[in-house]
Formats: sequence, structure tokens, C-alpha cells
Amino acid sequence: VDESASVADTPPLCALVAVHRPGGEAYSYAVPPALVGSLTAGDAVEVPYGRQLVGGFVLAVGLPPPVDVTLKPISRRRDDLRLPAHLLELIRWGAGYYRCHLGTFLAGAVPAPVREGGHIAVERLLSPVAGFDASVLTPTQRRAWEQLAAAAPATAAAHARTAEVSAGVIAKLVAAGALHEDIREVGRESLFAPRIERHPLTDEQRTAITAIKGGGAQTWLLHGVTGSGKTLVYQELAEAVITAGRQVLVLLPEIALTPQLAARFRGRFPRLAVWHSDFSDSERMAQWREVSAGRVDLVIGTRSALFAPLPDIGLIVVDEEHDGSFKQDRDPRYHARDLAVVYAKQLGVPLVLGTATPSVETYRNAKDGRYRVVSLRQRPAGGCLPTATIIDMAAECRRQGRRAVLAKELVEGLAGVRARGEQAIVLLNRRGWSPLVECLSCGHTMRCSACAVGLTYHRHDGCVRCHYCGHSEALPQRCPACGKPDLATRGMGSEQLESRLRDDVPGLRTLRLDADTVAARAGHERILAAFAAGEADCLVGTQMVAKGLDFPRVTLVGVVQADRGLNIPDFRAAERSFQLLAQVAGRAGRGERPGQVLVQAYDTEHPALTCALGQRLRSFYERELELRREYGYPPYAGLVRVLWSGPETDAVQVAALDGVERLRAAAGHDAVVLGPAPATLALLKNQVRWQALVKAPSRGAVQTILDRLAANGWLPRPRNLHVAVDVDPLQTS
DNA sequence: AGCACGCCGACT
DNA sequence: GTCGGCGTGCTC
Repeated sequence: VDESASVADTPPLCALVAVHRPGGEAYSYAVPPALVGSLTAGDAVEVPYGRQLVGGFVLAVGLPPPVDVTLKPISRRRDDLRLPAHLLELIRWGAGYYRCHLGTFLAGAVPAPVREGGHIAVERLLSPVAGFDASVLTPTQRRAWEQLAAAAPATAAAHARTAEVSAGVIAKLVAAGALHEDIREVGRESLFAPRIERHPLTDEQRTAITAIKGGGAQTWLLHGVTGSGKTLVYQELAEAVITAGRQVLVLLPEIALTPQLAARFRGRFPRLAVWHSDFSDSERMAQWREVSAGRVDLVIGTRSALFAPLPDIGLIVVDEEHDGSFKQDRDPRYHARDLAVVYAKQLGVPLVLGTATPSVETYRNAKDGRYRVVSLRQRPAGGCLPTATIIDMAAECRRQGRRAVLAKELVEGLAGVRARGEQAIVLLNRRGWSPLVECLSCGHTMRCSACAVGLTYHRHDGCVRCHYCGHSEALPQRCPACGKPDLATRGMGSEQLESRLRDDVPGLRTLRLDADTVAARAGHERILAAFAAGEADCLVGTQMVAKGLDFPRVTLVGVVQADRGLNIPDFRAAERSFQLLAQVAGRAGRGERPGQVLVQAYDTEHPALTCALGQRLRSFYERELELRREYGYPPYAGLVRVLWSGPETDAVQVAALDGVERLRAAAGHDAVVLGPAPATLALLKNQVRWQALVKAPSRGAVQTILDRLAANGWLPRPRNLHVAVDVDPLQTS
């Protein structure tokens, strides 16, 4: 018997590997003899892929090899990286549910420097070189250069999309010296010192803790009014888990909130890792190592922290669960709170969803008994909930005899706060000086040339800019349409509000917190730290001022144009306004002195306002559920939004029409497909946008429809066109 | 994402 | 003919 023949006849052991390449799916490889028996799912490997060697993760070992392919062997297994089996399971589930390639989902879950391995990998950003002589370029390159000459630093792929050329052209521009390659590094330190606090527990807190500790693996809604001490409950639960040798995951909606809360946690749990997407590569590498080695007890971070490789998770907490930031608005389009529900179930551990204003979906799950509820109705240490007043601005205008911007009551309230040495927060959810610039002669309004939106005037630099693409130009002296010097600004943003407050309330020291001041003053933390230190009487800003801040000296909260947001054509508009108002109102009276909330609006009777301020939560949710049921929206429906975008209207429209036909075929009689139609934002960064919305009776029905769509070849993606499929979208218009 | 392949126009 | 530029398609 010929020995070599018998070896050749034995089919090689086959492993399925997800390679780190976009769009790439899983590929089969032969397991080399040295790894037979020890290779398992979750192992990081290097495999030959085309002409190159790339990284990947083993998904499964021992599957039958595919026919008609000659397997290449796995090159090597990395000994410095492994994905815990439970994390791999979560990622596979997520990729299936959100219809995202496994490679893309892995890229979203495992930071690039970790995936790429030990080398000091860096993000390569390309920025245009000022004054570059374009005459040496070919025509295509020159066209691309003209598109990019004023572009912000971005990756090669992003530039290719902007200029509508292939990646090769961008590479040539780099080689020619038109684009300069840069290395990005982000480092930051917390300005908040660890805060050590040992408050005694209230009865309500104790009851909640006992219930959750004894409840085993289930999902809890911790419904605590703002300032009721949810954090202390999280900490007590975490301590029990950590004492038992397991780890805790705490998710927050925004990076901006992590330093404050992390400081409170760090005082009690020194082996803590803060986890968000804004760390430098080396920081991320170090964190990944520490966490996966089990040297970290508690990870606290934004949605991507869900994928921290903790070896033995014993508890997951999602704070401010209602917040829309848990949904990622690019691929992979996962919702971290929803994935946390699945993860906790897979792990068999308790999940705590904490909020004062649950999402309508969570409220319904709690109401139907799928989640258990524990409530914190009181503020500890005698703190009481603020009193709220809705000011009718129509009446205020009549009283003042002109178009009123600030009600007398608010101005007087702020003067009182200043006189007593207290603090105030004023919210106007719109940044800039004026959202509208128009010509008084011809009625022309300044619009963005690349997006279907108006330009906002910013007084600090005299520019009008687009809040979607960032385009910015000096406010012209004359109307671009008729040439008359009659351009005027209309409407108010946070920049103007701050100025008005300073004018109307003598001596009022203000600080502004919005995207502009955060960028200019190097950070959210710096502004908040200044406010905490008492450097201002009044914090003015956009929705940033509403979230999770805890300043005991704040006794007055003002809201200007509280009913703005209610007219947005989105079925969640009322829910969002309700949450924003209730949250910002909760910033008042967190210390010993009682709080007051003054809300300016025209639509003073809207339930989103009256319920948020009148502590009538149940009535708001019941009404909202009724509307959702009647019109067939979540939680009584499952939605998928499909968005086609590209540079040419015709091509986008054709693809959308064709796509919708396929969607209808897959949906059959099980669902309605609305559209295709231009999206509300019909043009963004020179990309025409068309969309369709699939409304199925449930999220399960959506999956069935998408399975059928996949079986029929999914949605075609003509070149130069982008198709985004968003399962459980938060934005539907 | 790379990389090779093949088409096409410009130039020898 | 040949060469460089550029879009397309494949990678177990």
C-alpha cells in the first residue's frame, strides 16, 4: 500500500474563517497538522487570501469542505488574540439580524489595531496639500483633486466616495503629492477625579437591589426618576458580581457622559476600564489585552463597549436605555440595547435597563411582563422633584407687545438665581446664531449647494454653514440671487440665546455647551468642569445639557422653543420631545434647594409637554402606544428602512424602483412597502437619497421577509450607488 | 482592502 | 505596437 496515496485521500480538516476584509464573508481553509485538535472557534488566525496574508477569526472547525474549491491551509494561529466564544456568538447573531456581512460586523466590534495585530497600527488620514500644482495630474485625477482640494482629512475610501473615483486614483494623488498622509493620535485624561461616595441606601434602592440580586437571569427596567440614585443601585449590584469573581459591563449613550460616571465608579472599583471609540490605537490595544486577560472588573463605555472581551460577564447595565445613540447609524447598524438583551439571554445573566423615561418599546415590554420593573420614585436625602410651568408664548407676545424671545418669568427667574448664587440650565435644541438667512428683497434663502438644507448663520466667525456636510462660507454682503444688500437672519439658535440672556439678565455669567463650543474649547469636560467650579451662573446649550448631568446647585431649568421638534415628520417625534423635556427638567433641584422648570412654547397643550412636566408618564405612554398600534408602528410593527444614494438622481431612482419591486416580492402579503420616495434629506453631500420603508407586523416577520430577499439575491447595487439596509431604524424619514 | 486583468486612448 | 491610466472583479 502506497502511504502517500492514503494521506492524499484523507480529506483535510476544514475550518471556516471570517477574514478581515469588507464585504468578504467566511472562507474555508485547511487546518494544518500542527493545529488539528487544538484549533477552536474564536481563535485569531492568519490566512492566505488572494496574494496577501490577512487576519481572521475561526468561526467553526470540522465542517464539510465546500465542493469545487482547493483549500489553502491556515498560515498560523495568533497566540496574542482570541475572541471569547460568547462574544463571537453575539457577533454572529448581530450580523445575521442586522443583515451585515460578518467581516463588517467584526470590524465594527473588534478595533482595527487589535485585529491587525501587534504592530503599531495607525489610522491613515489623507488631507489635501494647499497650493498643490494640479497641472501635473491626468484629467481624472484633476477632477478628483478639484473635489478634494477643500476636503477635511479623511480615509482614502472616504475621499474616493466624495470624488466619485476609484481607490486607485486616490492612491495616485497621494503618490503625486496632492494628498498628504497623516497619522492620527488621540490621548485624553479625565478631568474628573475619582469621587468616593458612600451614601446610605434608601428603602426603594434597597428593595430594587434585593429584587434584582434574587431575580436571576432576566431583563429589568429600573425606572428611576431623574436624580433618584440609579447609579448607586448599579454600583451595589456590580459589587456583588465582582466579589463573586465575575465582571460587569455598563453601557452609556455618549462619550461625554463617561468621565463623570466613570469617576463615580472608579472610586469604588479601581480595576475599571473606560471604553469608547475615541481612544488612540495603543490605548485600545492595551485595554483589549487587560480586559480579555480578566484584569478588569468593570467596563464602562458607549455602545461599542458591548464588545469588550470580558471573559466572564455576570451583569450588564444599560443606562439611559431610551437614548437613540445606542443605535449605530452606519454599518453595522446595530442597537446596543437590543443586542444587550440578546447577549444577556445568551450569557444567562441579568440585564438592567435604567432610565427615567423608558423608550416606548421598553415600556411595552415591561407592561406585557417580558421585563420586570423596579421603581425609584423618590430622590434621596429629601430632594424633591422640581415644579414646572409651561409659558404660553403667544400670550407672552401679546403682553410684551412684540415677538417675544424670552418670557419675563424666565428672565426674572435667572436674575433670582444669580442673586442667590445658585445655577441655571437653559436648553434650546438648535445651534448657531440663526437657522435661516433670507433676502428681504427677493425672498431667496441661503442653502447648501451639496445638501438639501438651509444654511445656519454663526456670528462668532461671520460664516454661514451647513450642519450636515460642514460646508462653510462667509455671509455674503449681497443676496446671491438678486444682488441687493438685504440679507437678514431669522430665528434663534443657542449662540444667539446666550447673547440674549447676557443682555436681558444683567451680570449673568454664561457658559455655552453645544457642538460648536465643544469643538472650539477642546471639550465637553472642560466646559462642564468650569460650570461645576461655579465659573458661570447659567449653562446654555443644545440637548447636550439635558443628559445625565448632576449639578447640585442648579435650581432653575429653562427651555426655549420646547415645542420645536414636535413637527418633525417622524413617528418618534413626540417620544423624543417628551424624553428631552423630562430629562432636562430633571437637572433642576438635585441638591438641597428645590428646583423650578420654566418651559416656553406655543403648543402648550401637547401631551409630550404636559405629561413630561406634570409627571404623568403613564398617560403619555398609553396614549403613544395607542397611536403606534393604530398606525402600525413599533412596538406593534417591525421596520426596515432601505436608503439608496448616489450622485445621479436617475440612477438612484431606477435602483430604488427596482429594489422596491424586489422588496414587495419578498414581502408578499405579509408587509407593506412604502416608497420609493426621496428621503426627507433628499440630498446630502451631493448624494441624492431615495428610500423605502418596509412595515411588517413584527420584528420576526421582518426577518422572514429579509430571508426571502436574501434567497432571491438581495438588492442589486449598481456601481456608484450605495444601498443601506437598516433593520429597526430609528430614523424613518 | 489590495491586487491582477483587460480595455482604451496616446504616443513611439 | 507599446505603455500608462483607470474601472472591474476576485479573494477558500
